[in-house]
Amino acid sequence: MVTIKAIAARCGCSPATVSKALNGAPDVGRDMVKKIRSAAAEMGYIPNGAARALKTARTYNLGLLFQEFSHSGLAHEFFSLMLNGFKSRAEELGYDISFISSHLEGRGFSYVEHARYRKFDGVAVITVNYDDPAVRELAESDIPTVTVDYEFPGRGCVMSDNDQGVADLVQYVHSMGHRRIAFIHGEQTAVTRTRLAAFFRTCGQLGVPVPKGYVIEGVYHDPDFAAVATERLLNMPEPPTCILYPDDISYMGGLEAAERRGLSIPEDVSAVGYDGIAMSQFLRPSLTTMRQNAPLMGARAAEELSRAVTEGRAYSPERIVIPGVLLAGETVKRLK
Amino acid sequence: MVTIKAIAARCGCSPATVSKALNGAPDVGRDMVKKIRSAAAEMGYIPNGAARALKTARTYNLGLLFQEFSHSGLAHEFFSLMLNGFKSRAEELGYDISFISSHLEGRGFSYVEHARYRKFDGVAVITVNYDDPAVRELAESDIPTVTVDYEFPGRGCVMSDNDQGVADLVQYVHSMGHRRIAFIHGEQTAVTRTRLAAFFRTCGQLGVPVPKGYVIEGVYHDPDFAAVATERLLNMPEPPTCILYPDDISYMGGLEAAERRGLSIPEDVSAVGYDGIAMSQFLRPSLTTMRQNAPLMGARAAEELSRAVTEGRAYSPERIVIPGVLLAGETVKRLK
DNA sequence: TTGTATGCGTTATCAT
DNA sequence: ATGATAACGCATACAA
Repeated sequence: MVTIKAIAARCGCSPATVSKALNGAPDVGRDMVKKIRSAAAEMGYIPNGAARALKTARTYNLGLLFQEFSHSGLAHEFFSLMLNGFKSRAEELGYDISFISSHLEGRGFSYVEHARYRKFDGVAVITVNYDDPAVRELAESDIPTVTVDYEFPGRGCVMSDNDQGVADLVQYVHSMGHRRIAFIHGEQTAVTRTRLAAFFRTCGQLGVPVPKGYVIEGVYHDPDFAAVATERLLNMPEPPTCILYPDDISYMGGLEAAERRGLSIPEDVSAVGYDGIAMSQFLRPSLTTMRQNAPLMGARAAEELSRAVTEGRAYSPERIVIPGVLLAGETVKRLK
Repeated sequence: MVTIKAIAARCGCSPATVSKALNGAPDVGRDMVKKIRSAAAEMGYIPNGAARALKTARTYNLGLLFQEFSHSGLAHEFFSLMLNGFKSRAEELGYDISFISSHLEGRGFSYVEHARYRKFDGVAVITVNYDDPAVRELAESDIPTVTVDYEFPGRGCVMSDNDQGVADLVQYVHSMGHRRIAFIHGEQTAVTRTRLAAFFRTCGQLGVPVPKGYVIEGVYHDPDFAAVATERLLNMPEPPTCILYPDDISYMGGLEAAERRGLSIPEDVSAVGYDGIAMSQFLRPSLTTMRQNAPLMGARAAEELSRAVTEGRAYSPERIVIPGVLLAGETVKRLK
């Protein structure tokens, strides 16, 4: 392996000078720099990240806690796209990204311990499971942290505008003439609570009553559960005319349930998804849904984290809200 | 930050002894070990990965070159699932995983350079673009490497059984009575070549002629292109009765094209996808396709790479083939 | 402008 | 069983 010392020997100077020359220090002679640079290139010198990290306490490496919690092996497009956005932007900004896990070299490690072991410059958390104590511990440590779709006091975060998203959907459905709107929502998370509040608030504002049984707690990304919930709704004496699903995948379960009982969407019952996955627009009828801007969310998270890292003590956290866009498909029927 | 030295001071012994005790060396006294261990725990000691890497030349960190090349911002479920599988298994095996990119700390870096800089124990390549010289350079370096869906001489790899996959599909379509089978395939890659060969071979074995114009080179994951290609096929004087698409997403474009001209699948024309993404089974008609076992592919890649790393010079590369499974949906009509 | 010296935190070798 | 010492590769404060 070619080291700084080897270059020094070759150039007849000291390692210190080589280091400076390679790092663009101002106090090295013009031609010495040239000589060193070309020697380094010729010899195929690659700096040693570990050595540098040890010395400088900077790694240019960001930790990413990424948990999909995908039921039944489904990949979650929303998370994949966020990952992509985060990765691309972080790389542009000069950072590497490594996954944070809870085991390393055999021993068990908490997330923070892992992050410390690797000396990540900062950490991004992209998950749903912010109640996990290990996650909280990480976010509340002294390591620069950015979260997605959850807010920790004093930390930067990127939020999908779930409030506006649900409000928009409800308003749209209302504008299409619906007055009996049901809401199947995901398990209790911060996102879910936001969406629920928006649902009740908007219904209230529009004077739309929410009968008992119209709001059902389900599970994200679980078509089977959605099917069951849909059954339950359609069995009611006064069934809804429109059902909001927790996500586009869940909608598929609802669709199946409706078809099983000979009902068609949107003729007999209307439906709305959430996420706006690519497939939603290829479906027939195409799905009315809220497209979350996942790639942008990931990218902004990278930027915010970079800011947290470089600004250090002077960093003041921002709460970045990314709006979604309503995709008006064909699954909501216009009622007379 | 609490170091090994601090523990030594607290325990009244030397750093060397602490290191040994913590690493389970046999030559440390029973109670000394206990004393050190508990002190370390109490003080919240976390080893410094950089220091350790510097000393031992082992990082327990795997590099992952992961390129989706997703057109139009589509997430590619196949790749996402592979990533998941790789990540989970690698973590179980005690490794961290970091993405390999081409820029770090501002400067440009080739993939190998990046890998050397980070001193990855090994490297996995999950991409389509094996013609990229930078990718080749990485795979041909002295760093333990495993590739997916591409084989480098002397290196381990995990292959989806594209040959059998296409053969199975053609045979199935044939068994359903089809004799005019068209094949829209993706851009020229190793995978594509394998699939093409399997297509021609199987058609030959079955005595199914492949008229000029029935095989069209397209683009993976591009519904628009698939639509155009479908048009072209359906405009032929003797159009095919069944069309094989390069993937499930492309099928959606074909479906649209067919519908636009008033044809329905499978009544007027049959169709087959590839990948077996989750959505394919929710579609109506449900898609006949070849499910690739992406999670397993990723997991096996991690295992093979781990083997390459730990066995060192004694490692003999394996070529692991993962079969797919035919999902017989409703898009292939039985011909009289 | 260049070089010397020191230390980052750890492990490994060799004495004791 | 324990410790002193050196070294991994690099960057920096300071001396020359």
